[in-house]
Amino acid sequence: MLSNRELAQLIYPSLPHTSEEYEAMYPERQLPEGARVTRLGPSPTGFIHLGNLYGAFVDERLAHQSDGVFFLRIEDTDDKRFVENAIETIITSLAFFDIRFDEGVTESGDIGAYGDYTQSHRGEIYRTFARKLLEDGLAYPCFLSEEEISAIREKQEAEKTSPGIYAGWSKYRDWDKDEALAAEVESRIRSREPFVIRLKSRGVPNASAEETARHTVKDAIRGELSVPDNFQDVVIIKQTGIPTYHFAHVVDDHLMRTTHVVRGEEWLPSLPIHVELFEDLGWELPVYCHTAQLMKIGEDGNKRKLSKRKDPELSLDYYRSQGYHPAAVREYLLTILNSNYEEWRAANPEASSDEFEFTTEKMSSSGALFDLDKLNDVSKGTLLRIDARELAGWLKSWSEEFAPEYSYVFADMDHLADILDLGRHDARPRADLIYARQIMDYISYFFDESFTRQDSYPAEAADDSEVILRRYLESYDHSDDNGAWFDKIRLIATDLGYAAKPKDFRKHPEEYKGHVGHVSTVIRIALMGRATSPDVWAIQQIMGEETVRRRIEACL
RNA sequence: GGCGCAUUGGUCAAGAGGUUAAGACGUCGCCCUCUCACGGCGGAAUCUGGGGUUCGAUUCCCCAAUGCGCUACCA
Repeated sequence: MLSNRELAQLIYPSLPHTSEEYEAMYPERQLPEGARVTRLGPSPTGFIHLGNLYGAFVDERLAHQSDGVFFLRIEDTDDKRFVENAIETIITSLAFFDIRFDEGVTESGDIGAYGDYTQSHRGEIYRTFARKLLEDGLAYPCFLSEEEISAIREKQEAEKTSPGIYAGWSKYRDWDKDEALAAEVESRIRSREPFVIRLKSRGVPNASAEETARHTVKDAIRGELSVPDNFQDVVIIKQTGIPTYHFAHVVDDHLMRTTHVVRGEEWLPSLPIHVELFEDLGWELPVYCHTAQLMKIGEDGNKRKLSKRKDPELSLDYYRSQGYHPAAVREYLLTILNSNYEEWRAANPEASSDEFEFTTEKMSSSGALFDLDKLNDVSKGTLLRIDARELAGWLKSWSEEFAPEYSYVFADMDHLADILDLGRHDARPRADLIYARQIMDYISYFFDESFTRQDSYPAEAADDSEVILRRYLESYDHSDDNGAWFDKIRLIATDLGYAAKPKDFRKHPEEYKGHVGHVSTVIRIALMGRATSPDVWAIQQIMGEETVRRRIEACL
């Protein structure tokens, strides 16, 4: 009968390195005390959503806040899922939101000494460690067919016991206890029949709660986790020779010297497997950070739902095409990531978000519902902090990529910057810019190309509109200052029987036709086509006298 | 079905065995001598339920309910 060592040799006769050699090739990193090494491991499905960004922020902050390393590893162990150009999409989408990697896969090859950073290129490494497990008798080849496995499952369901392949149900697990089986295994390997490598779990199947051994695992978000012993003989190397996630995670994060593994809470149930694998290989466990999932309200009723791949507003591209500024999305994510961020921001309105000390302890362990109102509010404040000229440039590049129909807006960039800056430097700055598409609509009246009359005159002053506009035009002096300008409006109002102050009108409505607000609204509509806008005088200064006169005349 | 995680207003949430249970968004009202925005003031609105432990529990324990997840040779 074959020994474990001979079996391992038979399965993997020619691997270029030993596990010890790999250990030496990827030594512990020389980093300052407390530096954290994190990684993002997307699978190249070509779809990134807010949830991915959310996790990526945690990785990025943890690493860069501690002078550590943040790297990108492509987890493409599922050949069925590969989507063309997905890697490029991942990199550019994340870069757009200012997620920068220090190491790993880039568009022009790998960077860093701990590669290769693409799992599908690491086959030999995984097999080497699988071989080590085989040698140690901690793994075994399994020839169970799909049909056999489903037959086992059915039987387990009938017996109401845990489904899966594990001691008592796994024929090949104890191949070395049976002469005939050992011979079968040997000959099937020699004849190159397909098989998988399974972990030979040391856990006790279906032990009672009291009998189940438990491990304490550190989770930086959830505190100490009590993890039960694993007993499932999970597949670690698939028929194709490619590892499953479980095995790749353990091998890679050890060899790449990851200190903090940030991943979604959906991984919590498989933590026992990873704990056993780390133990089997004699490696130290990383610190886990299991993040809560971002959720949204489902259209069916108002129940909570997972951030499904199909929800367009959860896709990163949605925010880019709507024209949300990356800094705003970042700011929003930070507010839901760390409960004390808003407080910090209030105290440090001008500081860069990088100065905020992000901590995993302040992260919530229950899933947050995505809140568009909140994003919009955060965005208003964020845009206020961005210089108008810079904002104009950013809008231009947004338009070029997503909305070329607005090209006329960018004909005069100085003019655009003036428009965007309207009221932003007052003692109480206006905050009405939210995202590019909204801004395009918001400033549309400045451009003849997009100027439309959407509101009608207020009932109180509709009959007098022509008189009002005629008198306005006659008395208009473009060089008036704000005070002189408004005095003229007041004069028109009182001459025509309107109250100079809205309060007076409210107190004695029977004495007036309306108040000065109604009069100014007539002018506002003639000039802007809408009843609400920032200060008319300030707008006129930006519009220029010619446009002002032309628009008023058009209403006479 | 089994297992895991979660559960403070509509949303994000702070919080401690004894609090008037913060704050933000949203919403409603008022004010800010033109609208809107900004800002200010104020209002409505929360500890999932049931058992324990305790002088006292929203806070600790148990059970239940609900939500989400895992239960693949997907990640």
